[in-house]
Amino acid sequence: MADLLSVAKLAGVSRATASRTFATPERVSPATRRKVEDAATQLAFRPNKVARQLRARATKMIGVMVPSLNNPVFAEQLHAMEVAAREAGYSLIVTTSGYDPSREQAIVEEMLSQRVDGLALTVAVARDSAVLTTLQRETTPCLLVYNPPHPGGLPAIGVDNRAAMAEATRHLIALGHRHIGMVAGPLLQSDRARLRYAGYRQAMREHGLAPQPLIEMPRHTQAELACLAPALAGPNRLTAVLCTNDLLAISLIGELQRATFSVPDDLSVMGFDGIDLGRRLYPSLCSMEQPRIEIGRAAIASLLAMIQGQSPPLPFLPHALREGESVGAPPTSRQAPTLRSPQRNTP
Amino acid sequence: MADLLSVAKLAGVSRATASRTFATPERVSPATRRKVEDAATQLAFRPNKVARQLRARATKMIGVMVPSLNNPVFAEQLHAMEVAAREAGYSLIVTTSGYDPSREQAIVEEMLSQRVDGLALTVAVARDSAVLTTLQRETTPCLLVYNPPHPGGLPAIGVDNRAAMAEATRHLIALGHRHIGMVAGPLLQSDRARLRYAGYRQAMREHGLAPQPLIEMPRHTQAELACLAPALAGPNRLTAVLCTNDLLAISLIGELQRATFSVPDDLSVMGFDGIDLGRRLYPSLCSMEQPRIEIGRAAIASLLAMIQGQSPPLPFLPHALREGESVGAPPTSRQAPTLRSPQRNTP
DNA sequence: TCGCCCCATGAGATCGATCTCATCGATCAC
DNA sequence: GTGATCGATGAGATCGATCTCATGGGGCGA
Repeated sequence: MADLLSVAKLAGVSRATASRTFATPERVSPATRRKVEDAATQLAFRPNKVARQLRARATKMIGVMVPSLNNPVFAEQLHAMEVAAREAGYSLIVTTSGYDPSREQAIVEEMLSQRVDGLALTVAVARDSAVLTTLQRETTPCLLVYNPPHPGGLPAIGVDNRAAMAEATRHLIALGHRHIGMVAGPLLQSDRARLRYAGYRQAMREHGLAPQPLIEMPRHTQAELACLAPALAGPNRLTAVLCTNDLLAISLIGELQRATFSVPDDLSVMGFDGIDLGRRLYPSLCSMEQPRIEIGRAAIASLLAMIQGQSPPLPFLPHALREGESVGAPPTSRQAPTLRSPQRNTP
Repeated sequence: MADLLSVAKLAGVSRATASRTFATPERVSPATRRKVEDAATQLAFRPNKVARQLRARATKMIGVMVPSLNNPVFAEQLHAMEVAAREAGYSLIVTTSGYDPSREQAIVEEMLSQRVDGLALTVAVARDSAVLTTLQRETTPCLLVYNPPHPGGLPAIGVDNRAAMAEATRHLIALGHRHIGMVAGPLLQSDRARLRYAGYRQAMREHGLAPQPLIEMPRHTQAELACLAPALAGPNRLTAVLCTNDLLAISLIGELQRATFSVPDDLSVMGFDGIDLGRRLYPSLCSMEQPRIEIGRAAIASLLAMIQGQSPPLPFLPHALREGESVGAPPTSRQAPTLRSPQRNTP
C-alpha cells in the first residue's frame, strides 16, 4: 500500500508538504496541493492511522467491555455507543467478559496496551473489583456503565437501581398487589441486582408490606418454573413478581403460560431494562426502562470530556416506568390456579 | 507511561535486549532477564501495541461491520466472533451501518486506513455493491457474513437461504398447510430476504401450490397487522405464514394475539434465524435456524486463514429446522376467525 | 533600494518497538 | 594453540506520519 513518502516523491515534494496537503490544505499552495492530490489518487494512497496514532500518542479508539452481547440490554447500549463514537470520529474496540474476572483483567490489560483513549466497562460487581482498583491508578479515562458508583471509585453512569426498583414495586402496590415477590439470577454476580432487591424491600416496608425472600434462579436470563412454584401456592401466594431483567421476565412469562397460568390474570410479571422486544410481545412486557440509548450516548460523551481533561457531571440518568399488558390488578378470587405440567410440542 | 527505552536504561541494557526479554525470553541470559523484568515492574511498563503494529505492519485487529446490533441475530453472531477472535489473539473493531451505503463506504475506508488485518462485513445487497467492488481491488482479506456468495464476488459465509426457506416451507406443507404466505421487510434492502422468497416459491411450486404474493411490511423487524389482514380473510385465507426473520415473526405473533387470533390454532407463524429468545416464548417460535455461533466462529477462522494466504473452503453452513409451538396443523374448520381490534393497556 | 514579514516548503527529529547485522567473549574440536 | 561456533548483547535502521524549526523568495512599507 502506497505511503506518504511515495506520494511525495511522485508529486516532487517533501513528505512534510504531502502531509500538510491532507492535514492543513490551506497551508499549501493550490498548485502543489493539486500535484499531491493527483499523486495520491494515482497511487491509491490511504493514510496509515497506526503511524498517526503512534506519533500523536492518541488512538481515537475507545475500549468497550460488556458481559455479553446476547443480552439486548448490552447490545442496544453498544449500538448507541457505536453511533455516538463514530460521530465524534472515534472507533470502538468491543470485548465480552462473561463476568469472568480473569478475562476482565486480560481484556483491560490488552486494551491499555492498545492505548485506547478511554474505557467503558460493565463489570459484575464494581466494588472491590481487582481490575478496577488497578485501573484507578492508570491515567486512561475509564467509566463504568450500568454499575453503581461508589465513593472513591471510578465514575459510573446508569440509573439509580435502588430507586428504580422501588418505583416499580410501588407501581404494583398501587395496583392493589400485596403479595409481591422478586425473581433474580445469581445475586452475587451483579451489584445492580442487589441494589434492585434493596429497592424492592424498601418500597415494601414503606407500605407496611413484608418483603419476600428473593427467588433466585440458577441463570441470569432464563427462568426455572420450579424455583417459583412454591411461592405460587398457598393462601399467601404471590400475585405479582418483579424480575431483575427483561429476559428473565420474558422467559418466566413463557414458562407460566406454558403451564396454563395466565399473565397478568393469575400473576403479574414486571421486568427491568425495557428492551425493545418487550413492547412487541403479547402480553407486552411491563418494565422499568433504563434509557439504554441515552446511557450509551452519555457514556461516550462523558469519556470524550474526560479525555479532554474535564470531569463531566455524571448524575443518574432517569429511569421510566413502561406500562405493559403483563401487569394488571391482582386476581379478585383468592383461589390459586394450579400449575399444570406443560404440553410442549418442542422436543 | 513507561516505554521500553526507560526500562532498558533502568536495567542497564540496550533496547534490543529489553525487547528480547519479552518477545523471546529464551534468548536472554537469566540474569539479564531478571534485571529487565524488575525494571519493567518498577516502572509499570506496558508494551505499546501501536508501535508494534506499525513495525510489524499488522494490527491483529479485525474490522466488523453489521447493519445493527439491535437485532439479536447480529449481536449473537458478533458475540461468537469476539470470543473466537480473542482466542486467536485478535481484537475486533465493531461498527454498524444501518444498511446505509454511504456509511458503509466510510466505515470500510476508515477500517482500511486503520490497517485491520481482515474485514467481516454484512451488507444489504452484496451484488453490485459499490463498496464491495472497491474492496475486491484491495489486498486486505475480506469476508461477507450472511450475504450470499456471487461468482467472481467476495467470499461469503452463511446458510443457503434459498434451500433453507424451501425446507421451512415444506415443513408447513407437510403439516397439511396449503395456503401459506410469506411476510418480509422492505425486500429490496436485503438480498437474503429475496433468496428466501425464491426458496418459498420454489417449494410451493414443487408441491403444486400457488405461491402467494409477498406481504411486505414497512419495517424489517416490526409487523403491521394491517398489511396482513386482507390475506387472513375470505375463503382462501392463509393458514400459515413464513417470516423472513425472527423479530418480525415475534412481533407478528404479538399483534395477532392482541387481536385475539390464536397462534398456531388460527394461524401458524414460522420465523427465520433461530434467535435464542424464540425458544423462551409461549408459543415458542418455530424457526429455521441459522447457526449464528458457528457462522461467527467460522468467519473468524476463515479470515485468519485468508490472512495467512490460504483460501479456506467456505461451504454453506447447515441450517436446521427448529420446531416450536407457533406452528401446528391447519385449522379444520374453514371458518375464518375475525381480527378484533386489540385492547391494549399500553399507551 | 533596504529591511521586515509572511508564506510555502524542506530537513530532520520523533513516537516506541522490532529486526538485522555486527561484535565480543567463551567454549569446543582438532 | 588456533580457528570455528555459539550465545549474549548492542548499534542502528525501520515502520509511516507529523511536528518543529530553518530557509528562501516575494511583497510591501519607508
